[in-house]
Amino acid sequence: MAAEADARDGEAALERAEQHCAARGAKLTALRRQVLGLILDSPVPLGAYTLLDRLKTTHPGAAPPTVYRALEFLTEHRLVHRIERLNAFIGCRVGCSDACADHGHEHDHAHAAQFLICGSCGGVEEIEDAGVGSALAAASRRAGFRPAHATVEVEGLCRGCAGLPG
Amino acid sequence: MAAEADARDGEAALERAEQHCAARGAKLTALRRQVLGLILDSPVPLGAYTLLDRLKTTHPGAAPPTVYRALEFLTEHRLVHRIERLNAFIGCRVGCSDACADHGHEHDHAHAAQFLICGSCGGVEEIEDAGVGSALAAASRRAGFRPAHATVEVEGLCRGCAGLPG
DNA sequence: CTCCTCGCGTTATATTATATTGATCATCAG
DNA sequence: CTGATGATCAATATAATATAACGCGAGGAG
Ligand SMILES: [Zn+2]
Ligand SMILES: [Zn+2]
Ligand SMILES: [Zn+2]
Ligand SMILES: [Zn+2]
Repeated sequence: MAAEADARDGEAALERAEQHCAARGAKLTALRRQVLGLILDSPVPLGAYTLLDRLKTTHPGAAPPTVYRALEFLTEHRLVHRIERLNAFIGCRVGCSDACADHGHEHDHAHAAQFLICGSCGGVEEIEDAGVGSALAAASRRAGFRPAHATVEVEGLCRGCAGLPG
Repeated sequence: MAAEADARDGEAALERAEQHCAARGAKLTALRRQVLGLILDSPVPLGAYTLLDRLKTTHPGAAPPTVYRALEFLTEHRLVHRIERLNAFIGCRVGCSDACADHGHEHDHAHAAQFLICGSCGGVEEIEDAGVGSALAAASRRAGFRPAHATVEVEGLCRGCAGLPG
């Protein structure tokens, strides 16, 4: 399995998220924390309505705006990432919520991540490759383009699934 | 304006598309050609329903499946590209439909393109940067991932809009 | 001709996302 | 404490994007 989803990891990520939000003055409410927990618990990205269904089990009365508002907050604060190709969301395990908790400041660095989507098991791995980032910056500059943010999503086979073809 | 949409260019691209399809035994029907023409005529990516509205003016009775089926054909044959962040479609001006018409074979090379999306004018420029491609391949390999296809969409400001901020 | 495939029309439905309105709650100046 | 303020959230409705399902008719293979 490409994406890890064990409870220990999820709990640790939730703790980091709380610290991260506290340091920024952002309010990680119970609802937002619960949505983040649901996302972190999943080994694969979750769509908004899947998330809504799961939310409903402990939160009757949840409706689309409920989950979309939570997702807006979480993506703004880089605690989750939207995978455009899948219209789905994955918890961040590499970005600010780690790094900033470590050294305790709140710069808004670009956090230019890339996502490796396995077409077989559905797992998504987040990486942050400097070579890709600089190549994109160089290519943009050559084209006279001033980049602000990049979406990079690679489809293919993860290590496990490539080893077991089929 | 970043994306060119003059009629001459569109006509030439249509001609190349016909040759490209003929060489592959793919049928560029009147309907598909018309949809491709609509896309090529636009300086900005078009959504499926915008396309549907325009199609209806000359093709009453067109419905969502009409345009989605045409788009499926056109994207499969790399004559148009889907921009994931925009749920919209842009005509290809750099890929197989050019190159393959030139040297007349029908290999299915990856045609790994990148798209530069201007947040101001909405124009999208397609580039095919070898550095980005190799950086992505290297990063994937390092992660034990076997890449098949990459979605690379950069948001920012095109040359014209960066010069005229606001 | 008969069978078969493919493109397309047509209707209905599924999936994803947002608009709107008002209730609720925390916070804080006065 | 009290009232003003702004953010969060509930609840309902609607918009925007995409696909499923069924049938018909043209055109080629046998
Ligand atoms: Zn991240
Ligand atoms: Zn896999
Ligand atoms: Zn192209
Ligand atoms: Zn521009």
